[in-house]
Amino acid sequence: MRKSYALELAILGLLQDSALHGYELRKRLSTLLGAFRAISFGALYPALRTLTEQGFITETSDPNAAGPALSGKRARITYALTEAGTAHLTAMLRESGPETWDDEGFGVRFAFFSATEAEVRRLILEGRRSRLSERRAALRESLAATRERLDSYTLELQRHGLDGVENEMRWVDNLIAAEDRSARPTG
Amino acid sequence: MRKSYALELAILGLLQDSALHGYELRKRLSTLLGAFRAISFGALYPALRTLTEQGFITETSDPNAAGPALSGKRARITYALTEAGTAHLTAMLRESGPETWDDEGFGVRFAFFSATEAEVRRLILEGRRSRLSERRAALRESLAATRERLDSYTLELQRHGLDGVENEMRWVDNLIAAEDRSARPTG
DNA sequence: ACTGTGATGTATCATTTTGATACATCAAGA
DNA sequence: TCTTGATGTATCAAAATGATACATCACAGT
Repeated sequence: MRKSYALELAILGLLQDSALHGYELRKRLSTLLGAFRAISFGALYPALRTLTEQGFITETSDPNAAGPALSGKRARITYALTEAGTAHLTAMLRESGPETWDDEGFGVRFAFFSATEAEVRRLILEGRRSRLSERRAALRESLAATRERLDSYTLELQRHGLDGVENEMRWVDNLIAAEDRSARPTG
Repeated sequence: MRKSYALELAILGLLQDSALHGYELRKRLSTLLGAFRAISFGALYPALRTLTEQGFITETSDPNAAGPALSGKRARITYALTEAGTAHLTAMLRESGPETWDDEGFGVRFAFFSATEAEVRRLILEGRRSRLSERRAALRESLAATRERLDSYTLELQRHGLDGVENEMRWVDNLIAAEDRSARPTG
């Protein structure tokens, strides 16, 4: 399946803290990473259905759920992690493949770093760094190759893109250094 | 139609410089902005077909095109701007609505700033700035609200997101200042 | 008291995009 | 020779978007 790794992980990770209904889940999903780019319901609800079918979460129609928003008329559907779901989440948090450091998945993966072992954290951060390094190299080459062929605005756009990647790399480097310090504080 | 504004503009803009075939178009599309996230052929070819149907570009099957890559066996399809396409592109470059400063469209729009009037450039940059400002406000509020509820990694992720937006705003501010200087150099 | 706007809440659907794949040619290196 | 990788066009199932529909509630303005 090509179904979004990030979305699945994010749902399971958020539900680990507390059971939630779709609307609230979407709000938290949006802020989980950078607070923009809300996921659509057309992606969320099918994902929830799939996870339910897989037995990782349960749907509970809850007519008088917590919160004063609904006083009992309309049912909210609350989603909660099952034991199988917890196990699956734990398994996901032990992985460190490309899907954990690519653009799509890294942010969500990082958000759940507290529940990730230090060794795996390290692998993911190194993978992320390497991915960014590739990108930086491609951008530099592209900039060097087109420096005199392109107009100044296009050039400025590429230069800005390179800046962004370099900034991101510094951030990751600092995170790696911080992991090192906390791993061996006597160092 | 909800068809991608950015893709349409990027194709027309790239074809204004020179006629290109699909593969080359995709490569330039990828580097046009930040050099990553290549568009898929499944989006490119339908877009080219639509533009052809609208009369904005022409398809020319070119059995022995320039370049040593193909020596005559397999036909490459070269796409070129028509007069109607040039007119349409010119019209697009005069617009300054939300689609020109949203994430999706801003990068491509900026890449063609040389072919955009100073007044329109100004409007787009201001729009972009305002969009980023909204985002910054949302992120700050989110950070303030969750500062003590969230774990440190999630918090760090949000802080980093805010950094990125602030960095982007500084960049836009500098661009606006540069536009001001070039508009009235005696100031 | 009325009225509109916007948040909350679940849900579907046409259209678009992705990511994979298929096919074919050519260059370069093992 | 054989395999890998770039060039090149093209399609397709699966997935995501953006719009929309429906319904309740709070709140502000008039």
